[in-house]
Amino acid sequence: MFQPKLRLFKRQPFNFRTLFHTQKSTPSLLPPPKPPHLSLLADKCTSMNQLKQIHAQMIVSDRIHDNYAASRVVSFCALSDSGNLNYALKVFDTIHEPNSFMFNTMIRAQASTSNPFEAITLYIKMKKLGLIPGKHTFPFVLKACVNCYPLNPGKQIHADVMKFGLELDLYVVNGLIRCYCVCGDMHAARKSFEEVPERKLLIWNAVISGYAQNFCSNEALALFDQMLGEGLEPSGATLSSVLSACARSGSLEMGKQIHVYIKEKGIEVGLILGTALVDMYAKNGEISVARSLFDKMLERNTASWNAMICGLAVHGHAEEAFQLFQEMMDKAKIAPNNVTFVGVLSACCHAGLLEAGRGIFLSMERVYGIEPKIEHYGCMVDLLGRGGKLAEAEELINGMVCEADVVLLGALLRACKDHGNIKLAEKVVRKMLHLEPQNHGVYIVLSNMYADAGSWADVLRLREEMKDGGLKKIPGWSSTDGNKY
DNA sequence: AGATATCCCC
Repeated sequence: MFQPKLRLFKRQPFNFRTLFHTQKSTPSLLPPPKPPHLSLLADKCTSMNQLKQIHAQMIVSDRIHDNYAASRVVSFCALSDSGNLNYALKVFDTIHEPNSFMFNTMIRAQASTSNPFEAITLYIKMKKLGLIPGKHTFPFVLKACVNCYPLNPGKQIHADVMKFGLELDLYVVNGLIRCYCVCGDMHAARKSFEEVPERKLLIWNAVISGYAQNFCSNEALALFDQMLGEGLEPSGATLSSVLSACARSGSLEMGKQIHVYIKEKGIEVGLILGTALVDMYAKNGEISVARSLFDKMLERNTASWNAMICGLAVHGHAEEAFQLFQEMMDKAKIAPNNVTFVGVLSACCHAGLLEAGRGIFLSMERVYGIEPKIEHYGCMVDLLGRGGKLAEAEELINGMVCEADVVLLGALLRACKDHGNIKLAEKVVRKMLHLEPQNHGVYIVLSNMYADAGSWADVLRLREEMKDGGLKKIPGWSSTDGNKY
């Protein structure tokens, strides 16, 4: 006997026409229209609900064993905005012999999730099955490597790229460069860059942004110059990176020229480019230009507000920085992040607002749920130090979960100098030299403090010890307790 | 079936 359920289903398939607004069927005399190809329908889905119906049809009609049909389902679930990665994974697991197209799709989808290592696992599985990774595999595997930071399997993948002869593919090289940039290996990044025979904009952008993000402003600017020399037109992405390099290196003239270029070329100043411009002007002293550009921005995110607030802070405009901070939360409804608090706290430092700073520091965690990082402690130490509250500053450092760094200790040392606290300074210098044995600057500070106090014997002793190459004889120092503070 | 950018303590 036949299967009644299936017959029923066949006689009355679910209504594709209402789903996809295809033409109404011509009445009676003509043969009934063929149902559209299921795999093609999978591409036209707009929701998981629709896709599940198609998937069901595929299972019922046995087409799910056709790799092409299955891959359409996997593609939709894995990549579409209205898809569902877990569903894709389930379907993928049922496929007996997935082809490289499916692996590429899954790797691409997994690369941008919170679990990018899964993409690399899939890549390894793919190779084990004897499938050949190609130019649609590596860009996504490398993207996964970038997102896996600080874990960095990029070098191994690079070896595979060479093995499969894809080291000249633009998108693959782009991935390699980005991999090396995130882990700060600009030497390797540069090498990959130099080996590309025909450098398209994409490649320039990757390496310029890499230099900018690794604080190598001069290299970024030099490459930008070289790029223009070769007749390439920079994009908004290029200019954002270059402006960031201008901001950090104090290249106001170059920044202004870029601004003019943007206007002349009619390049759209959106969120990111706008923020980069504001930051560039703010860091280069043109705070009012920065402010008027900021006010004209149509869209602003946390980074935009941060750039403006931090800019006001370093220029000593604490009141305006606070106002903006309030406006950001109350009117714009943009959530502050840890960088915002660096800005607000440094506004307190530059204006000497001890009480306000204390309150903001406490509110960070209690009200906004942002755990203070070393930068915030740094601001507080600076603020307390300037106010002469050295004991409180030391107590704050001792209570930190993270290790004190030289920047933070440097702020404390300067406070010791300002308030003539030699005992604490000796302690701090010891710690700093433990972190940075060749930091000669701290000897000078301590020596000057001894001199200010008239302790000439100590000045001479210190001088002798500097010649010996170590501060072993500073009071309280012994080589065995160097690890302790 | 491909990617890229902005904000952070002395």
